[in-house]
Amino acid sequence: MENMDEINSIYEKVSKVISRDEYIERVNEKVEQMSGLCDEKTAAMLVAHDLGASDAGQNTVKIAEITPDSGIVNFIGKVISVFDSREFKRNDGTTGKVGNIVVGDETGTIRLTLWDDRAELINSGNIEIGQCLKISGYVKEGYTGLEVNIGDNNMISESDEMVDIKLSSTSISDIKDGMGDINLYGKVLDKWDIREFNRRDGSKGRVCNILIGDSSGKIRLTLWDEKADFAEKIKAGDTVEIINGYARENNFNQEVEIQIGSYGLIKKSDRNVEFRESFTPIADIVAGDLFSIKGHVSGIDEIKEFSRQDGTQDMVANIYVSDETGRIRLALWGEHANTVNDIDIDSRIEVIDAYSKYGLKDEIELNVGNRSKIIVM
DNA sequence: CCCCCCCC
Repeated sequence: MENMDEINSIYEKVSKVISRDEYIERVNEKVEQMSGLCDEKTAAMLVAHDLGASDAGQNTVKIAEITPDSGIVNFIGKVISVFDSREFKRNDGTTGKVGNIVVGDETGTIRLTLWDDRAELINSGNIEIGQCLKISGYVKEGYTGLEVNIGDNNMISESDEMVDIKLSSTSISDIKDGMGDINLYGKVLDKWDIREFNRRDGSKGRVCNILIGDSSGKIRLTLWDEKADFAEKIKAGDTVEIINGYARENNFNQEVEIQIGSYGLIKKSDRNVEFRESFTPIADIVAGDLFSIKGHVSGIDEIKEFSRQDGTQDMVANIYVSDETGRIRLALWGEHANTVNDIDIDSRIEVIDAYSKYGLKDEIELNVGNRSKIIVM
């Protein structure tokens, strides 16, 4: 080829998205298509243009400005996380490939969905965390928020221009059902065992819950499938960083929780997060919610074993706790019943996240179950 | 997409 230096410098703009051989092949095809009306250099520029190269850098937006109606957007983003790509079958029988990465700039983060050859970039290790990318793609509303789709006609390539990431940070108390793109630091307050379950399609899933708090409140995290394993790496008191979580009401008690699925990221952090438990005066407790109280033990019953209608056995012990505002009965279920062996009348006690409801004689009582915690001082 | 709120 003539003008090799020029063609090489044009190729540099798209070298991250196409191999050199394939590029030269496309340039030659373009020359043929144009029946000699354009030279190789022009063809090289046209091919680069088709790949989106000339669009990047023009009309560049910041991530926070991207809306569902943005159409094609050009922006620069720094890679925050890379997820494995996977193959799927199209209706026409061909095999497609799709993969996701999350990028951020100083205004926010967004998920990219890479298709086919672009998804292959993920597998071949061409995309690394911390790298800055020039991106041109089509905006769509996804399950967890906006996503930018990048197919063969769009572009993704290494950027000379760098951007800093300043993750927007959500306060736990501001989290509402349906929110996506949730980034925050939280202190681990409690965690539960990983559970296996069967999906409707017959496959097995795994799920784990972690309770986290920040200075504004606390919320339950739900980690799905391979993300559930993360729970083994952390303990109460650790700080976790969440990137790209999304909030959903769970469908058994309508509490909003943060879900971390295959598009989200959770990792340990060195950051210090303030959390203070908020205790409710016993007199202020109403039925139908979770409460934390602190006070002194003012009554202790014996442990009772019982059988449920379904044949399962369990145990329960009732105790009473008083503070300066009132006195309330607590039912300690399961393992919590053994707490009666560790307390005496007047023991100082804190009970975290007990469920209030009307019990014996229509009086409000607190149920201390496997989501609750008892601290004997 | 998964899970309690049960006893007397």
